Amino acid sequence: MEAPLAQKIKLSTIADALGVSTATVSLALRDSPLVADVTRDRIKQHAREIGYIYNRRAASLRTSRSGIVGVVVHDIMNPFYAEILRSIESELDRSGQTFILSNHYDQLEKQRTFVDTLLQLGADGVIMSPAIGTPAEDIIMAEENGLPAVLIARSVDGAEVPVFRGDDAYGTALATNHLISLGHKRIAMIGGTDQTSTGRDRYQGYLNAMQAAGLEVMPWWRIAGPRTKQGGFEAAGQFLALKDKPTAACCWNDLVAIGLMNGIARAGLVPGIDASVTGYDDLEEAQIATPALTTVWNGQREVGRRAASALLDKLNGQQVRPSQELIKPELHVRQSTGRPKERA
Amino acid sequence: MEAPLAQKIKLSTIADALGVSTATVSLALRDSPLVADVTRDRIKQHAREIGYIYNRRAASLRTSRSGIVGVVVHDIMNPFYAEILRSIESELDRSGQTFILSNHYDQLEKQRTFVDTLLQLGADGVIMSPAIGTPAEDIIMAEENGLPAVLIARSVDGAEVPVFRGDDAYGTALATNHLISLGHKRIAMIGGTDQTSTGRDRYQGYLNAMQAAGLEVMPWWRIAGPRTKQGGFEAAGQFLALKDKPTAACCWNDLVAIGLMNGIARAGLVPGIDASVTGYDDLEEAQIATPALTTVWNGQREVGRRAASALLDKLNGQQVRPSQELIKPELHVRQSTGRPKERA
DNA sequence: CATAGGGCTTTAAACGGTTTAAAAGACCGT
DNA sequence: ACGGTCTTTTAAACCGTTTAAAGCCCTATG
Repeated sequence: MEAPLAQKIKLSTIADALGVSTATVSLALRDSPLVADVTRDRIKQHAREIGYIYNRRAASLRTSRSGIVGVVVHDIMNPFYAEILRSIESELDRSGQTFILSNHYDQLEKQRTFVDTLLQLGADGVIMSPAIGTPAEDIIMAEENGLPAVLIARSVDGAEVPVFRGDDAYGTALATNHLISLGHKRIAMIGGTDQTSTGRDRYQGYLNAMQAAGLEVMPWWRIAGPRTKQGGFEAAGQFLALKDKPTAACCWNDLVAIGLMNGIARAGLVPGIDASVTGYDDLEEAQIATPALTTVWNGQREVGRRAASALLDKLNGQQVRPSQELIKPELHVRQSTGRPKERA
Repeated sequence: MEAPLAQKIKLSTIADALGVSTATVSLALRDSPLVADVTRDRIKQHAREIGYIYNRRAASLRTSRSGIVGVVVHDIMNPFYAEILRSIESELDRSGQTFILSNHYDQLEKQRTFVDTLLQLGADGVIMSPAIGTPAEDIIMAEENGLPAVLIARSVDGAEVPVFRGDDAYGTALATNHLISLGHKRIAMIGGTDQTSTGRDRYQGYLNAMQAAGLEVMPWWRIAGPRTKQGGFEAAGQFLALKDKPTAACCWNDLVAIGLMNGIARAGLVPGIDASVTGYDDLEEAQIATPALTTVWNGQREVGRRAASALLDKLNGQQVRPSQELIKPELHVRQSTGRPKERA
């Protein structure tokens, strides 16, 4: 039962049926003013009737514009990126670009493979949150091969491309200052890694705030590593057993904060009362966590929107200067933070 | 400072440099046994040295194989789909297919636009969790135009394609029976919609279990609609105010269940003690929720893996019969369920 | 009456690969 | 010198569009 497989319909199918040339059909379908109104209408109608499907590969072979944009992030399952992706999607959608997504899970190799695929497909550009350890050459190479890039969330030293991200140092300082103003003096910093610019910036913001308030910081107050809910949950035991018993935790992100709160609750303590917790990102979930999470809004949608629109500008040949756009975060105070309470 | 833009490197660049024909180069790069070993090595080495980039659009124009697979789901931000996507990704990766992702947010129009894009790109196949209201013709049309499809999570009546999903009726029956065996007699069903096969199946499973146990079911015990954490959170008030005060809630999925538990906690009650709650999906998060969530494991990874591999089989011309593969769910009992406790 | 110009259409050459029949070489034996 | 058999290589067609450039038909103009 082989499918009868009607002959593939192409421009020439229409051209032959209507007794015109393929050039006319091509022009007509793209609403060129070169073709007469009546001809255009006839062609478009016929095309619709017989179910013509535009062949983008053929077209892009000729025009070297594929209408494809690649997006690589650490992990699309992470709600932080998911929100960015959503705004990138809506921005690209409106200009008719298709986007291809990939996780690199911070593996340079995966990222390279993906960029290579984009090059092969003739993608028009790429938006990336670079994997840990991405060398500037990787990005330069992409650009040289006609794949303009825009970075989000993390920057790469030496790569002359636009970067959109939040002002992380300022953001953690906001959270830390909030805790300090409530009376906390011993504050732990949980999660994140020094291997990314974001990680370094956030830690620095915390240190700055502590120092500015004249508070001492013990190195063991930093529990580096966790970046997920699971990670935060597991860090709870360690946090509660910390020497000097910090009364508050400034967390790497909302996921870690929520996980930590779950872990604290599991230990029989009440987050927000027995220990204060701050997050970072202000995911939707922060509002419905119990207690609602005090956190730093990071402007994800803004990051995504601006990154996408900068890339589109680049595609349209506009000169986009390689600026570092820092989006100003805001503190959103909720119930997970309160006055310090000493534990036994 | 226009880029000097080195001449694009193509097959003929290599051919000219080495004094052979493009045919030889093409064959050599693809390891054809037709070309002599020494020739092949020379060609491959030279290609690597000058940084040749394979042009997939050109190739696929001739071969009509693009190496692209489309995936459409309701929402990639939903962790349920995210887990499926991850396993699809790893399965496709290993066979060198690139995948393009899209959300349809249950809007038929978005889904159609995406399928159309896939057709234009000459995608090799599509894996979809069809939007509510998808008519069989949409899928038949895609297949007729050379875009083989495989469905996940939801089925479409009349579409002769493989479907991979969990046995939803059986799964909710498991959860409901568990609650019944704990002594609950008034059980609410929260979230989901009758507009999808999944929604109908899960509700049916709940009804079956109640009936089999000889328990009466009040229509107002069903709070249809919610499908997210936010939705579950908002449904808490309604649930707690329900006539007859059900002592347990069988939720549409883990997100709704966790949201509901947060809402219950916010109302000053303790989930798992004052009211029992079951979820569905067994997301990672179910384990760290407070209290840990009793839920039904739905085999997401299995669904993704099998769907991807069925599609690959189809691409390779194997006859894949349009079976409905039901994956058997399992009940995972944790702390969110317990003996019933009457509320004031 | 030639000619110019405007409006619309066609011709033909790309774009960068793959495919396959046929040509060219290499090697052997007579 | 010649044929026969293998192994390599090549020429040319093809995939479905786009786009300069050229062509055609009419009407307006000097």
